[in-house]
Amino acid sequence: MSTPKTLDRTLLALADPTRRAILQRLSSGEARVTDVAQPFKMSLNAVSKHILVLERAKLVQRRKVGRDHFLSYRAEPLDAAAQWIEQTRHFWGSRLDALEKLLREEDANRS
Amino acid sequence: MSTPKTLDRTLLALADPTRRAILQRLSSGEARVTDVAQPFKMSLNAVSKHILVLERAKLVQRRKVGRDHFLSYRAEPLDAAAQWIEQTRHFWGSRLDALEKLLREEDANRS
DNA sequence: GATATAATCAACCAAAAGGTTGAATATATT
DNA sequence: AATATATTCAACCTTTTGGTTGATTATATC
Repeated sequence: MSTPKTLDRTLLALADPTRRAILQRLSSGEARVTDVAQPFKMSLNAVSKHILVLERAKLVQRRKVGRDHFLSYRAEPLDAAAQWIEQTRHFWGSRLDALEKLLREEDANRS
Repeated sequence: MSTPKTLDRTLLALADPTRRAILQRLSSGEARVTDVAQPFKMSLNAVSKHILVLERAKLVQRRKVGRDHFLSYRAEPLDAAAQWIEQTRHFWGSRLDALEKLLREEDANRS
């Protein structure tokens, strides 16, 4: 499971196309900060900040080798987020069929 | 599927405990703005803003009846987000086993 | 018609997000 | 030792976020 704050960090980190692209890049293996930044139009510093956000969310891990920082993708937070979403979908979506839900709403409106 | 911007809005909307609590409340049926706001310590206006964020993400739908605005939970964006995450997990996580991934990384480091 | 209720709008504020540039730090290379 | 490279740190800027309070709009109720 994931605490609310952890979930916040994970979802927030994923709610940005640049950061998702970075993760995608890392999903096929380790890369240095400069390499990760290369495809983007923004500055290296901007990418460095995005990486920090991903690190805070534990979606990215850093391994320093000399002046190079090797970044790698960690799947656990995504797993946790998926678990939360699936669980949520189950409880909010499928548990009630359409009729049941309708009845509940009518009941609520009556009060 | 969901466009990047749609996904951004969905994930951003979900990345806040207040908004998740609002959705949870609505998952058991329609409710008016005031009713939704009641359990929170913050002002009605603050909650109203959160609802707007959820509406922009299409996670909440509004039905006006007189002066009352009835809010309801819509599952589609969550479904789309879940789909994205599952697909992503599949391609980034499980496709390669540990050995394959290691080999790829060694190859990358060699360059 | 007067008043109460449901909700937004508007202005403001502080903090965070996302970007910039320039300086600093640490490590390699010559 | 001098220089180049990899990266962060620091300061700054603009926009967004998350909250406030006070006014406004629309609808019910007495």
